Amino acid sequence: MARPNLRCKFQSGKQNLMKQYNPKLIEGKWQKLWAKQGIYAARDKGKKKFVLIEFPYPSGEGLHMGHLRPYVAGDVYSRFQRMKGFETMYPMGWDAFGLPAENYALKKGVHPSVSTKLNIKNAKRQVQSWGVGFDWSREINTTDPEYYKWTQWIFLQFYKAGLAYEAAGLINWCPQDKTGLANEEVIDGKCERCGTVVEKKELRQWYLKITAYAEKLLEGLKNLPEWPDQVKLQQENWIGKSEGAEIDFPLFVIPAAEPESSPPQADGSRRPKSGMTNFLILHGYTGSAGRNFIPWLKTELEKQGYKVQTPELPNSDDPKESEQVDYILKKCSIDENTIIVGHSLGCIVAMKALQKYGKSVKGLILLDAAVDPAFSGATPRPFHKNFSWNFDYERLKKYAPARTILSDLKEGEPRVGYLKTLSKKLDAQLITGRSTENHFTAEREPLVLEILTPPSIPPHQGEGRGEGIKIFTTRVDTLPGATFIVIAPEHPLIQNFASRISNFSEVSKYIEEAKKKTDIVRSARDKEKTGVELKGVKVVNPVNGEKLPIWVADYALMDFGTGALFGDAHDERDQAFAKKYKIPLKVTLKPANGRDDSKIRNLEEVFIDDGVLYNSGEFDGLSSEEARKVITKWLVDKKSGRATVSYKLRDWVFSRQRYWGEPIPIIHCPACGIVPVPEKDLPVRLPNVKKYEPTGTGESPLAAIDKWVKVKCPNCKGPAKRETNTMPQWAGSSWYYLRYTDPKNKNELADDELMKHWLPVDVYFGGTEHTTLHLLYSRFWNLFLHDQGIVPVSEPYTKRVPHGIILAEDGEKMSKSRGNVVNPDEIVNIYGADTLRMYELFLGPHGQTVSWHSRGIIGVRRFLEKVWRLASIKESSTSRIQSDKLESIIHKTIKKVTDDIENFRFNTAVSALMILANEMEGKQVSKNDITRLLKLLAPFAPHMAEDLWRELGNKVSIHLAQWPEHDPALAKDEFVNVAVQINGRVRDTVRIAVAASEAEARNFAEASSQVQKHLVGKQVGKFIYIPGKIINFVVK
RNA sequence: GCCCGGGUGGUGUAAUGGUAAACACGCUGGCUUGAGGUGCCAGUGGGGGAAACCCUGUGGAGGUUCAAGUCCUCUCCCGGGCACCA
Repeated sequence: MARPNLRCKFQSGKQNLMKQYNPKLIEGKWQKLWAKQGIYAARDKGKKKFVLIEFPYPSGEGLHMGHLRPYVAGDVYSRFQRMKGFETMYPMGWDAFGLPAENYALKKGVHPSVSTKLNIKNAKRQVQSWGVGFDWSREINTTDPEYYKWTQWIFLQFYKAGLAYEAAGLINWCPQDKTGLANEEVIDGKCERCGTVVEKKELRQWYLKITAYAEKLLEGLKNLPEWPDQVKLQQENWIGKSEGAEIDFPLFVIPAAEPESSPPQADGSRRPKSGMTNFLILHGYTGSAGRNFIPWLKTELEKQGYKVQTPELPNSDDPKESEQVDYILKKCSIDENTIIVGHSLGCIVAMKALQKYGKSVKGLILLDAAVDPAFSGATPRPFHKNFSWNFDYERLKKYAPARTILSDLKEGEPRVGYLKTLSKKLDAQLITGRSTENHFTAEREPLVLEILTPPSIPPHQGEGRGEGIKIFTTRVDTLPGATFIVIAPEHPLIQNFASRISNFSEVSKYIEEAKKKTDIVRSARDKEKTGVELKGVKVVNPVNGEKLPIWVADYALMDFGTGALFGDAHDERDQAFAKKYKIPLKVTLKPANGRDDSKIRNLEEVFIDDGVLYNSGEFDGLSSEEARKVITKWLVDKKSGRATVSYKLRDWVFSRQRYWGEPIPIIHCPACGIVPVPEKDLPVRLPNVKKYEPTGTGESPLAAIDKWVKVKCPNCKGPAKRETNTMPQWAGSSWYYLRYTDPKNKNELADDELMKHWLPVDVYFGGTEHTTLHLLYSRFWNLFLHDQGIVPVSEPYTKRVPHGIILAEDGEKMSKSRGNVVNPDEIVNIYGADTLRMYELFLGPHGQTVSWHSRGIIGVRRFLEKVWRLASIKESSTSRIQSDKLESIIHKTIKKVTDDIENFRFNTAVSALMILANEMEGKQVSKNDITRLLKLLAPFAPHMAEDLWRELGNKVSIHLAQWPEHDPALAKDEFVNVAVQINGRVRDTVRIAVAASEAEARNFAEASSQVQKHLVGKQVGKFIYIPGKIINFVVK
């Protein structure tokens, strides 16, 4: 059979027989027609497929290769499913709120609403030029008030369910973007967006209580068999569940009257001695030692064995500074263990007295100090003229290492303000609490007692007052080996027990230093551990009654568990810490397999694995695994602990101090507190303003827009203020897939029936970088909305298909600064969209990171030109000499391409098409052959397939045609080349029937001279024959 | 440190335990052409050989098997995630 001479045909002068392949002439044409006919608009009926890609934020740089990859993959997949007969929805939208859009607008000096519009227009032009068949009738935009109305509505549902709350806290703050960030947005201690090192900032913030869904988010992963394990694992690690126990370590305050070293008195009483803490309590203006809480407090303190002085100060109705100070210094005994407590004006007296005393005392506690008349808003009182408010704060700090100020919230503004100022000047701990009566004037003031005397627990197992330090551990089996306790610098115990900590000033200093360190410094791996022991307090190990020292060290994190841990020999960090500070260690585990444990016993090696307990009293001999169960049960029985679960997941910091985001629909009313915006008033529109730069103060730029901020309280109609923080970038994208099912609904976020029809999303293409951000957030929202009965499915995405990133030619990330960005628009311009699409798929497996190589793209272009030529040869199409081989290859290719698309192996699907084209080349091919080739090609090169398809006379788009079926019988070969091995080495191949029997196969194989050569003089021991695969002689 | 991936020609990569390198880029030679390009044919892991053919070869070392890129053990390197998480 002669090959058709292409050149002759081309030169024969027949028109249109061989028009050149020119993508520019066909791609735009078909794109317009598809759009006009709306062939990708999904109808809400029939067998459905919901194919989703992560919608982009429309950046000023336009879309890049990183966008193209998932879009094309999703496009191939959805075109394929459509041809398979599924009503396929492949929608698109714009995630246009957020930092990147706002930063771009700021840089260009254009309002974000304007730049966003322009960027969307450009991005839309791009994806259309790539021939991606999105259903534009469902286009959505998160910045459209009709859209974000429902984002705000969902927020209100969270609020109503108690899952959105406002709190002040130390949060991650990006000084570059001038906004707070969620934990998920901090990568390696840096801002996910701009790479700036994140700081900590104390801010009032809105949070979404994602931690309430930690367990559900974890459990839900089990119902996602079609998600890659890697993605599930990463979410699992992020949620970070650890199962263990929470153990109560009762506090043991070393009794002041009874230092550990000295024996009790013969009569059993606790006689005051020097060296113990004592209190000097000073009443205030018009007060008396016999009034208010003072007698009660004195009795309570004395019950606990403290010496208490409550002098009756002279002339309390008309007090004079020097008279009262001199009285105290003359009549009262003060030493280095005295804690001076003042109430109201007594505070001023206390400070003046201490200043004059001029030696160290143990501490200074001020209860609602009298306000400096010079302080703005203070009302002049009669005593003011007799006192001066000039203090030597440095002197006071020096003489009173522990300083605490108690303020009463019921007090008016000036007093609270003054106490804040005073606490700063004194560098004192400020505790705000409510007394039972105003200004600590009740008969009993338990709060005051608590501050003065942290509860002292008798050192008996589990018989304490249930207070103490709670410690979380996953290794209860090492509890008998605990020799010390470590608490985080932020642990409340330190401040609560300040008066009982004899080295409090040293401790405070350490805490101050820890605060200054950034998270990066604090968690640096090889950093040497530091810490300070809290002297004067100990805890009791509930399992053996041992008294353990408490250390404060910044390797304990307030964020995890309970902010406290016990230290033992079977943990590398604990052991390192203990060795540094010469804290004794006790080895209580040995390897179960009986290996030499002398190195472990001598602390030359840290044994952290499970083992067998010894040195552990009644638990000796248990395996670690058994011990965890037994000891936990023991703790539960003794009410000293409980099995608990701890998660690494933190609540989602949900406010941003930026302009370009959804306003949080909340109103702050001075009378009613937090009031949600009534649903009928949604959306709360983002005001259109000229100035929207971030302020950097922790306030949103919206706060400056008086007109917008000032509103009537929906509750009491009084004056109120709007919440001025906006939502994070991830808000709109947390539910967008729901909106696609019913994008124009005015009454609800989406119609129930439509959601039931389309959900869940069948296939979700996206990047791995969103695994613990968008993907986790949207699962959370969906689970919540499902629990609320709003969304019919619990998990939104049946299948997740991650893609690898596309690197530049140099193997680096594409970036403007490196100048290695490959612009898809340029490639389309040179090679056409079909070539770009196929080459991008051909570069490598979809899930793998690949480097762009401009060199190779010509191969795909050549392939397409080959198809173009094949399809253009028309006269050979009428009569074809039946070629069984070609027919078989076509069926094999149909099977291969179908399987590959279903399994997202696009690269091998492309090569299968190339093989088919190579086979067809030079053979006579029929119209039917070409038709099948074009159908297989259609998802990959939609423009060319369409053009050639129409050339064949078809009136309806190829993308609505039916996907070809393969005949399994024809897709299999009857005869195959089978390798003949001798001792596993290939010596020849024979062409035999797949159905050949073992005897036939052996005959064929032995007939080969090559085989005979290697069999000469050998004994054939075994003969292996796997039909269609292999023949192997095992010889000696 | 812990948990995942992954190491195959000059390059991108392909191989249900069954002929390693399909498909493509690049390279070499040839045909076509006035020329260039396109297109087509042949070759292209390494070593030996005129050739037939032989040896060797999937990061490294062992092992299982008639047969290992593929399964198992150890180890090295690269990429990703988590990370003082108790």
